[in-house]
Amino acid sequence: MKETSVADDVMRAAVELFAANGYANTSVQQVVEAAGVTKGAMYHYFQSKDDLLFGIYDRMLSLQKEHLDQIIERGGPVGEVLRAVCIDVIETSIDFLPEGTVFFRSMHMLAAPRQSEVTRRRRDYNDTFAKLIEQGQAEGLYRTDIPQPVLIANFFADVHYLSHWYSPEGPEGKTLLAEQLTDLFLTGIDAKAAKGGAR
Amino acid sequence: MKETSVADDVMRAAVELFAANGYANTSVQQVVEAAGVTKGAMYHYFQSKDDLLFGIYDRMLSLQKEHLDQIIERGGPVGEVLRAVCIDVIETSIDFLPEGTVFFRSMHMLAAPRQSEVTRRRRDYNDTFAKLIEQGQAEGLYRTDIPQPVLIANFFADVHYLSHWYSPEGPEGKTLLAEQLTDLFLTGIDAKAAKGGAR
DNA sequence: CGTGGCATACCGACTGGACGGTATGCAGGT
DNA sequence: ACCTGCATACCGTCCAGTCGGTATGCCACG
Repeated sequence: MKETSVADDVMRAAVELFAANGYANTSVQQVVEAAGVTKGAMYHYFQSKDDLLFGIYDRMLSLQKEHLDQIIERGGPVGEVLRAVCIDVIETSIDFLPEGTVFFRSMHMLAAPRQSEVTRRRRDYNDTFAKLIEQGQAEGLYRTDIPQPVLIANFFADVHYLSHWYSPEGPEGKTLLAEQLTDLFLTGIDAKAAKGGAR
Repeated sequence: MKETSVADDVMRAAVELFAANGYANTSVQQVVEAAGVTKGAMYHYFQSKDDLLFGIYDRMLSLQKEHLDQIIERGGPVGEVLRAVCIDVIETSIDFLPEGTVFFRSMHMLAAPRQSEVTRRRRDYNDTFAKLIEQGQAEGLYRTDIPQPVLIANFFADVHYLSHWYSPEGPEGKTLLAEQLTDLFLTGIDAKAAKGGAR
């Protein structure tokens, strides 16, 4: 049942190196050396360097989508579902911090068709998320004075940005942080928050 | 008073191409062709490809820092100063959307010493911003139940994320958007928002 | 049991081409 | 005569991907 440790080792090494030095600055040679295998072995399991990159994306996207579907299937009040989704995506993003770094930094290095597949799958996630917000708005939970795409961007911005500042060695625990960021987001979009503040 | 159109044209072309195809995927040859000059001309004004990249960063960082200083110097209640700063940084980020794309995507391609200079200047901005938040907290304006770095990250995440979703051709006007995002942020960090929401 | 046929897994030297950077040259202004 | 501003040809390096080859295991067949 072991996915031939070689392929696995290569992927692990690739994520680390890509995250640390960037995709373009990392040679296939470096990856295989770090993984303790040879170029021949690597090209036996992967078609190209591009393949390696896509593998990283594929794993992350599958995992997150899976989580999302599970949470929604579990059902419950929209407010709680949305909260659970937010917390989950932040937590998994923290678990996959290097992948996230690579993700946002190097997506444009992917060959065009794969790039659009990634985009498609991200849009999928986004749309499902949007439906939750919409439902919440219909129930009067969330404000409607700000366009939905802005509300959504406001959340994914946090997720995206994690890999730019969060350090697992820092003082913030991942669960607590997930709750705090979710709280900030939900407070911001709360219906009764509309149009307050100075000016 | 003209910064020798050549250097200017090159920079403009570079930003566009770097934003569209990435720094690593753009050859110096492509840049000079797009700019309508020759390689020799370019290397007459820039020391390296790296230099080109740093030029982009330098311009952006200088501009934003300048704005920040001006707004703070103007004085006024913390709440209004902070609001003005937020709106400004969002607006300038929209004005320099391609620069932003390049910025976050390719910072790691910079030579190490320059990378740390960029980091230093960003930290500078960050610290000044942090002081505003702190002052606001001292005045009881902003919540203190969430660590300051998280509050700050929550804002810069939005700024950062702009280049990933905002399109100037879209329905959102830049000024309005800046106000909406600022509003979402300020609502989230408002003192009387602490610990609300479902669950 | 052994032998031949075949597939999978892996090795590592090599190549072809791209690309950053440079060397050289030249025109025109002072 | 010399310097600035630029053009063009060229060089050295690096690197993704290839390719001929080997080792190992498996199955069939006599």
